[in-house]
Amino acid sequence: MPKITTSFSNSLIFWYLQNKRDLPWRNEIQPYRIWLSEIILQQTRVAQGLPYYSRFIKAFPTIFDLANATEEQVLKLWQGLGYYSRARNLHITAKEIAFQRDGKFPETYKDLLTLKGVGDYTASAIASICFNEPTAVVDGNVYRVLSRIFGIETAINSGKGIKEFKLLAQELIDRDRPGTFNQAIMEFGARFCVPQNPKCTECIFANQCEALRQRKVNMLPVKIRKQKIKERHFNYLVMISEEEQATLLKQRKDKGIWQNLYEFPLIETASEVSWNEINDSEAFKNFSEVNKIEEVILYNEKPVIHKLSHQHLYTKFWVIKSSAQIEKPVPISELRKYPVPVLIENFISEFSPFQN
DNA sequence: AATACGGGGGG
DNA sequence: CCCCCAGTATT
Repeated sequence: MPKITTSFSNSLIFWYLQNKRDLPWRNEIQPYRIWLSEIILQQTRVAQGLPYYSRFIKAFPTIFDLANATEEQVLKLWQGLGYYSRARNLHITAKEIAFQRDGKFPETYKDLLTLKGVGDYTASAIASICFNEPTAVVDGNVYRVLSRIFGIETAINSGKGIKEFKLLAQELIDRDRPGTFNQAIMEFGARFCVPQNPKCTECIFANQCEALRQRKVNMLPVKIRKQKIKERHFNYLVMISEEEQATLLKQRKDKGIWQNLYEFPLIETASEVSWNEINDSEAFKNFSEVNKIEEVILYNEKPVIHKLSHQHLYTKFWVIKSSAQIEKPVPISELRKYPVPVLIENFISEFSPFQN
C-alpha cells in the first residue's frame, strides 16, 4: 500500500520511542491493567487519572479483587474522577469477566465491544495493545493530529467525521505494531500536536502537514459545539444530632448526575429560595414528619456554585439541629466511608462539626 | 443525530 | 470565560 503510510507510521513510532512518558500501564499487556487504565483515561487527563490508577491497582490487584468488592467501595475509590457510570460499568464488567468468563478477557475488538463501558476507542486500545489486533484508536488526540496533518475539516463530532477519521486511522495503522502505533499517535497529540500553540516549526511532520501549509493549524480540528448550560438550585439539609455525633445521608438512585453516590437530603427548587419557601414545601413537610427539627442555620449566605460541564449547581447548605434521634443516622466518624460528589466532599471537609 | 454525563487544568 | 481531556450509553 501507499508508501506514505509506512513512512508516517515509522516516523511516528520513532518519535514515540524517544519521547514517550514512563507511565505505569506502558510496557504492560495484562488486559486487566490496560482495561482499567483505559476506562480511567476516558475524557480524563493522564495527570488526573494517574493517582487513581495506582490506588485501584493497590486496592484491587486482580480482576477478582475488583469483582468481589462492593459497588460502594468502587465508587468511593472513584470519587472525584467524575463520569461515575465508568465506575459502575467497571464493576459490572469485572463481575462479568470474573464470574462468567473465568477471569479471561475477550481477545478481539468485536468481543471486547460487548463489555459494558467499552466502546470503539477502548475496544481498539485493548485489542491492539494486549492482543496485537490492528484496530485503530480514535480519541481526541487522534482527531487533532489527523485533521491537521491531512487538513481535514469535517467536524469530528459529526457522524460523517467519526467514520472518516476512523477509516483514515485504520489505513495508517502499523499492522505489525498496532499497539505501539496507537499509543504513539495519542502521545504525539498529547505532548506535541497540542490544542494550543503547537511548536510546528520543530514538528517531524512539518513538511507534510496540510494544516501548517495552509496556515490553519489553530482552526483544526473542527468541532460543532453546542452545550447549553442548565442552572439548578440545590438546598441540602445537613442534619446534626444534638450531641453532634450523627448526620443523615441519602443515596441518589435516579438517572442523572451522581447516580448511586450519597448526599445530604436534597430539596431542589426552581430558583434561589429562603427558608420560608423550603419550610412550606411538600418535600420538607414529609421530611420534618420523620425528623425532629430544633433549629435551622444557613451555612452559606451566597450559594456555592458547583460547575459541571453541562450544569451549574447553585447550592445552599441548611444546617439543621435535631433534638430527637435521627432516622437512620450516619455517625460522623463514618461519614468519610461514603462515596460523595466533590460538592459534598468539599462541604464535609470544611464544616467544623464534621472534623475528626 | 443529539444529549447526558464530572471535574480539573490551561490560556 | 472558554476549551479540552486516551469516550460511552441513551434517547
